Amino acid sequence: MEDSKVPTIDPDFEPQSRPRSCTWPLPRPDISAVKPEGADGPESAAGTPPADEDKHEQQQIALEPEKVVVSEGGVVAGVGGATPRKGSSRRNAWGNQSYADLISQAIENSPEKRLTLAQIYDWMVKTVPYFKDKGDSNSSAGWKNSIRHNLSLHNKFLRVHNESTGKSSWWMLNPEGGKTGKAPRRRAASMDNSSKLLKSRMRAKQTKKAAAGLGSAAGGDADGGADSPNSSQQFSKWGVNSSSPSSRGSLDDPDMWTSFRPRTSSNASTLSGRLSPIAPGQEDEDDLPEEGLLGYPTGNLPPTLTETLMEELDLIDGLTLMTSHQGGASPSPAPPAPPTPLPSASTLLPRGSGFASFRQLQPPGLPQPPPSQSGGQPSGTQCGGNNNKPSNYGNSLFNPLPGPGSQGGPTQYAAHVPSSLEALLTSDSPPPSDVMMTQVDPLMPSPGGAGVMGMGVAMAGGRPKPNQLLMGKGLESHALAPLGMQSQHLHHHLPHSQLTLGMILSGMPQDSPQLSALKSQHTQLPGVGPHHGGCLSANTGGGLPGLGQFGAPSCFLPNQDRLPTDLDIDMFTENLDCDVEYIINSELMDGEGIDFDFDPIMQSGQSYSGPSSTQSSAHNWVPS
DNA sequence: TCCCGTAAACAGG
DNA sequence: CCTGTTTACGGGA
Repeated sequence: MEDSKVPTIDPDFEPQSRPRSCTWPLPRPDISAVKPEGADGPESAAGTPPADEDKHEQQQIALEPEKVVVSEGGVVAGVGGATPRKGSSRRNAWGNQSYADLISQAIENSPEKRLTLAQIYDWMVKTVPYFKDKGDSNSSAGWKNSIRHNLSLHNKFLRVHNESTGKSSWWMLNPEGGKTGKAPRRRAASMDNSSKLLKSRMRAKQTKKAAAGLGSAAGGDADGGADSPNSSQQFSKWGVNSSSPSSRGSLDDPDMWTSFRPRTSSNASTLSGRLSPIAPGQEDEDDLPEEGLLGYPTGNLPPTLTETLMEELDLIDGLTLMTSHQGGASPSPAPPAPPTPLPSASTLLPRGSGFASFRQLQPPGLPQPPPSQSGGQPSGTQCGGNNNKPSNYGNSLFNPLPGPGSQGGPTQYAAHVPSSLEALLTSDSPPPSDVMMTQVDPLMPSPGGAGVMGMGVAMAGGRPKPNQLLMGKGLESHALAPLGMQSQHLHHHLPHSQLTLGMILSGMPQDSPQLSALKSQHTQLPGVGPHHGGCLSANTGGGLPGLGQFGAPSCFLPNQDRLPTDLDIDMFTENLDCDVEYIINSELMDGEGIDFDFDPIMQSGQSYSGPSSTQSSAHNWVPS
């Protein structure tokens, strides 16, 4: 990592002397006055540095042509475009670049395209003259805080859980999401008005956590919503590991949240879950009519829900975008690899903005950072991710479904799965094991909570192709298959459906009345309750053969199949179907058998080695 | 207003 | 103590 690349920053700028902690800006003396003139003088800023910087950025950016551009925002990668700085004096002590830009560069320059916080610091110190001095402990305070702040704040940065020992998370650039400048609307950084609500929400949760930790409403939803909140939670969990299955906990898993969720889309995960069909074309902007898309009646939703939806929407947007991209754009992206394309990196890639949430997954395998896990795929391969970067991600997922199409509409739905997949992919799994997302979810806590969702996918060693990747190449048939089958047949067999649905539902938007109904039933289902538990365990426990993606593994698998039902599920079903199909297809495509092990994280612990059987259990999923 | 940088409170590890 | 997240504030454009 050493700075292989050039710092884009200007070398010119020297470290200005500043008060220790102050990073750059002087305490208060006028910044402007000081800065500009700084030793460097405007010139430097204007002249050199900028130029260089731009180049770099651009180059990088170039890598991802479409993507970047694509984003609606326009701002291109945050970097290049972002730095609008005109040319005159530098804005900051170190130059015109913003922290976000610097961070982006740092990440881009890294071989893997991901860095830990500490590495970012290092990069700064090494690369940016201004920070050279400060690298050390003392001085570092302020600017490091700012770095962290920026990482957390911007959508453009994705945090990927780093399995290596104690290391901190990897930070990557969000291919699509990035654009800081103007992100679509996300509340990312600034929160202003609208965001207030969200915040409120957030806070509420937090507060709760803090306070009691009750899960009660978890989402705050409690309120009326019946379920609204759940969804989000679910995913969150899945993201990482397992989290507690326990019912109450649904909310609780703060960890999960943190981990996987991209700041912006807090709930995004939810989307993925259900994501429905977003029509490819559609992207609404901010507000999508979800209803239309999903088909759910939004109207019913309480305000809270609404918000949730919004968030979800955001995610969706992301998805949508991705999808679009696929379609349209990115044929094949970049062929070559990026400068330092590490395979793994790509693997890791976070995916689209929306997916950010997923990204967390993390690969089990990565030992350390730069890993070159590569193993398998050529750069290109990864690329799927790589190359395209973002787009691909999406693509892979989405496109794929070639034939199967069984149902017409699936495509759209595809999104669902994909998301999951992505997540998986993202994680980049390492070799042997596979990643998976398991989600367990507590959904429905109170009730009987039966709903659980777990998605697990296992990636076989390397993923062959991007597309496959998505699926994780080796999805387990077990899980998937069953599901898939079911799903496909759902119509026919609704039975499981319910469960399935439940599970899914959890991911899905809950509010629809229909859902409610389902839930109800689902709740009632005898089996369910237990299952739920069981399932969870399973998931977490790992190993289970059964569990599959949806967490419901065993449960539904074999058993029940009969439920009468005429639930309204159809609607859902469709969605489900899609997903399932998707999955199935994918699986099928992949063909591989597999076991899944889930473990999202297994890591060191037990090996995931072969047997899913035990191994998983080893984990402790259940935290508590 | 929006974006950015900075400080800081907090929560987990 | 480090990492992350989130608020809040102030300044510049």
